[in-house]
Amino acid sequence: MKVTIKEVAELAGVSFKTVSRVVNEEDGVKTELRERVQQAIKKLNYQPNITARRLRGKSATIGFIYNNPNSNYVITMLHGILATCRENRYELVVHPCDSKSSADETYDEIVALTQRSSVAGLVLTPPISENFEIISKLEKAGIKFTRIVSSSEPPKDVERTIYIDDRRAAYQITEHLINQKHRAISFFNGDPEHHSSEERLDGYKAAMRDNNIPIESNLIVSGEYTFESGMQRGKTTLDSDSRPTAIFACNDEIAAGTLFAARMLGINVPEQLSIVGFEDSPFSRQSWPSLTTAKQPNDEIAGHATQLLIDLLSSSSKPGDAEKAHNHGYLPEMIVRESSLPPR
Amino acid sequence: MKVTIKEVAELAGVSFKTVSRVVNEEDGVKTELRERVQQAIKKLNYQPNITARRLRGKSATIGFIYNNPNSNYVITMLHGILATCRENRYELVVHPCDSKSSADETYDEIVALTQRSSVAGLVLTPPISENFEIISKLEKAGIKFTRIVSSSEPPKDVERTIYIDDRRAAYQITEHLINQKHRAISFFNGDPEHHSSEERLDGYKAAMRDNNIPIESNLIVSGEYTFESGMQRGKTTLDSDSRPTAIFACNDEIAAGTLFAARMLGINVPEQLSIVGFEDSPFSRQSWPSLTTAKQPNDEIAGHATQLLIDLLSSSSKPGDAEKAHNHGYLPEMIVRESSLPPR
DNA sequence: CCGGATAATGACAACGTTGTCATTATCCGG
DNA sequence: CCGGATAATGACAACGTTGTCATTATCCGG
Repeated sequence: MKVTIKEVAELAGVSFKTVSRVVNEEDGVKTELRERVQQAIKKLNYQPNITARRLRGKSATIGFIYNNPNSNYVITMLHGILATCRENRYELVVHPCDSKSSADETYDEIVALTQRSSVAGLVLTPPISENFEIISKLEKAGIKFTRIVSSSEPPKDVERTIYIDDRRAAYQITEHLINQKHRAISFFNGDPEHHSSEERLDGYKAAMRDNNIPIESNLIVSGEYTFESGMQRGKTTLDSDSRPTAIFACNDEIAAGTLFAARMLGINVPEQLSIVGFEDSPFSRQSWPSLTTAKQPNDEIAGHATQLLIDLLSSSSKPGDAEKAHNHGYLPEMIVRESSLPPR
Repeated sequence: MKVTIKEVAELAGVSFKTVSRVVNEEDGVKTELRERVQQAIKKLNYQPNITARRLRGKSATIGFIYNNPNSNYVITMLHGILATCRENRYELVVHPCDSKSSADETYDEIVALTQRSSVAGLVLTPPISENFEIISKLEKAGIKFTRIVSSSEPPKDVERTIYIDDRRAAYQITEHLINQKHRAISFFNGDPEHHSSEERLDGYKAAMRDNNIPIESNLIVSGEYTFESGMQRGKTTLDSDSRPTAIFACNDEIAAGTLFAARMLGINVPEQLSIVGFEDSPFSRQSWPSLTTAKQPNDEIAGHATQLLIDLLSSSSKPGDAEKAHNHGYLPEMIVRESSLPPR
């Protein structure tokens, strides 16, 4: 049923160790034998058994831990990770954590996973990746990981961190609204435990400041990264004579909720109100009007984080090969669509 | 670092085989020894090594194969599967296939995966689960699986199949439109390789027939399960004096595209046109107007399919324990929202 | 063409577990 | 109390691979 290295060896007329050498691309195998083995591999459709390798200590399994309820975000990340795993012949174990869990609980869950499944390393995404308590405990426990975070500058552990410059992208989006002559621009924030909330808010503030626009305290409205939270804030913020002319929603979900609220109140978007989001989710493309937003290449970012982890894992066996970390920063790209227009 | 069975054996003063017996709850171990071993296990915090077990053929790993680009669908399924895996202490390997691949290519990929990762069984979702060629080849190859399909009645292999009665749900949705006095109801179909397309179409046709409404041939428009396909069909279908008063979109993505097209043409939904979808995706709740649709409890369905697989895998070792298969059918539930109103 | 060096190949143990069979301990009837 | 039956325990092989070391083939300088 299952083709093993020994059957390949027999067909090729060599010892199974030689087959192992060919499979692992070790050198010191004569061209003739190598070719014979490769043919046998092809003919029998041989696939190395990952389990046996794992038992020998060659764990090629990484874990993807997340506690983010945004399914579009997660699946895009997942696909980027899986693609890189496949290229490198790594296996992936997926583990969603409850977003309501405490840092301690989440940490324990992660440790249990790594032990049970002999996971060699982890890819961490926000907000877990930005939780200092969890990160430092993992570090102390000697668990390898790379992480994706929101940061406008390289973090201290940049060699294992991909950082996304939400701040600058948010600055650009805010400036786009300001250039359209908006002045009363409200900011609907995301979950406080996501670093991106703070970064995007900072970008918004900086753009307002640089353009000498005072920020009334009631313009900044805190909440969560959800449709419901956007809708609620939209209802209260927009149901007022002194309502803003534009709303910068911290992500597309919030923007969707805000848009919904505007419609409930009979406010036309974008004629009477501009709304911008962040994420380039499918909704932002499919809604009416389509949303001005910032595009994060999440699959690419996740793939990069995965590759980084794999490099890190293999360089720990043969050191000196560590990555330069020059290019771990990403800048989300503003995409102007139909939901933002100059105020009338 | 990692505690093995031998260390437990040494501490307990028994052979490692006895520890194995205790761990696996085999009988024929004296109470006294058993207790000593259990104490040693506790003291050392011993965890059986999944990899070694897997190598011995005790695979507790199942595979989730899909080639469906709908991320909301996939992640909901994934969560249902993962939850059941965790309850049963199974591991999950996730494998997305290219939706453009041929049946042969997909089959080869699946076989490669099962060999590489020593997967004990698979959970298959549409359209792979409905591809007769793939299914029968897997069967022939002795690969265990359960599948989720669209079918209005129990399929032949019901003992390993969860079936969703899309037909009946589509009948109900169509009837809802008919009860609202719609007569010119157009049907925007999904991908032909998804059985659900045909089933939902059949439900639509049956409802029309039972209400003595003739189906003009141009009312049924084929296409794909995508936003773009919905938008294109919307543009051509709606840009006509004799346009329908309602459109039954085969899923929410198509409905979203159709809604977009209607807006481009200045047609008000639901006042001038009713649009209904299928799936209860987040979009259907968040769009304006929100979409009348049919809710499929995909996480529950996926969890059920997973449990079924696990039962199947364990009953194959001790037979006679097979499941009765009485309750493998699901009926999507119609949810009436704002996008459907009687025509003016 | 010989012999030492090096390159190529192979034999075997090991990873941590479970299955098979052998060995030892215990039981029980006469 | 003996001996055969059965229960309890253990020794060892095996899963499919990689690492270590030994063996064999090839090369190359004199």
